[in-house]
Amino acid sequence: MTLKEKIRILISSFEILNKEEVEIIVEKTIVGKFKKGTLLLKEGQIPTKCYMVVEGCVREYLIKDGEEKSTAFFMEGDTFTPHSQDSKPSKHYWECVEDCILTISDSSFEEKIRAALPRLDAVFQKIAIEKINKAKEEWSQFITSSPEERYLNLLETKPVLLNRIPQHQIASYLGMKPQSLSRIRKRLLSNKS
Amino acid sequence: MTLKEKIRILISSFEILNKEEVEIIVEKTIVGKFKKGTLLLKEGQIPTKCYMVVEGCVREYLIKDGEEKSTAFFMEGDTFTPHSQDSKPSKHYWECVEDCILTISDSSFEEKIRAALPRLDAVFQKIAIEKINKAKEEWSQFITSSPEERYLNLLETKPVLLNRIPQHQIASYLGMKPQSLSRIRKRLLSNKS
DNA sequence: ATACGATTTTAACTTAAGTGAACGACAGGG
DNA sequence: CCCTGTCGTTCACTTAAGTTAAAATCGTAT
Repeated sequence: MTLKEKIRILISSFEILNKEEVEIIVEKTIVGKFKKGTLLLKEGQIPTKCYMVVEGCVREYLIKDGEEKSTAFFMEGDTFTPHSQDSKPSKHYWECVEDCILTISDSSFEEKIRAALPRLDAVFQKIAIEKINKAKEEWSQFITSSPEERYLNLLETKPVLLNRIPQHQIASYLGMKPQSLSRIRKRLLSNKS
Repeated sequence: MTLKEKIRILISSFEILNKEEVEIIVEKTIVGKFKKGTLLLKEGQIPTKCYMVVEGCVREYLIKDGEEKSTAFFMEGDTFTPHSQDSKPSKHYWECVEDCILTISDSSFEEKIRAALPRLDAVFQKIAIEKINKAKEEWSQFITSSPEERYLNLLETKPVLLNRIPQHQIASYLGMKPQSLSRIRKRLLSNKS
């Protein structure tokens, strides 16, 4: 499958644009390729670009108590945008944990698209609402679970993460120490039999 | 201060509408008064209305393992909307934990406003982005903290909650048992001296 | 004022995660 | 090829939260 076909499928999956509208975006889309380990954004920088993952995986993290704490993982089809619309320096890092192909958008790109596709804001709004709902869902899940339950939930909802991401990054994403995750995995394995 | 003045101030605080636009909304706004204990939404119901708190406080919670788990508190100026745009039954309850005055919006109200104020979607978008950013911030905070740190953080960021909401609801909001919250408070008091 | 239920606190005990350290496996660079 | 640093696991020990139960406190309605 060509890159353009992949992007077409991912943008279509937003399920709000018709074929012609999808094509407008696909044709103008700017694509970037990044090596594993690339930092797209560092703490203190002012983020201006929005991305969508076409291939690969991007980890979002911050440094607290001298340790990296992973706060999100973005994979094929996921979009991620600056957190502060008013150009505040970021508290987060964005790191490619695999070789990545990403679409890149900034305000001048947005303007170009908007000229041909006035409905663009409706698209953003739909994505935003979905993100809010997903965040709400994850929050409810997280707050009502023990570390062990959170691991089991991840196993159910995003099993692919566990095969692509190092354990210690998963551990911090689940709000626990790597040793605890290792212990939980061991406990679950022995109880399963 | 009259009700209308309060609403004008709250809507102005979104900082995106000019005076005339604010007035369009204020004039058409529907207000509801609800007694403490009123359930605006029950689990399984399909939510259709959006609210903004003018006075009072609304608690969002869900039932898990037979217990109420608070997932959010909405206070003066906060807006809250259905989580699923596609009319799925709600997993959450909305309960007035105080006597409340709320503005009420539904799709027919939105249409009426939109006719006079085409920029309405931009307002929604700004609110949505702010909600996403706040959620992200809270997520980062929550995931990297122990229960005790979460309590201390709440004390810093939303001290007013602690004076208006019963401890056991705060406890579930912080992802712990009421006994643990009580213990933490005691520990902090004795260590402070 | 009293009685009741709900809320908060306290306590003893259990369980699970944090801590610090050590070990083996592994990968990449010299 | 070995050296080195990272990663995952394991262990012993500490710490804090969960559990269960009971007592104390508070508010409200009768």
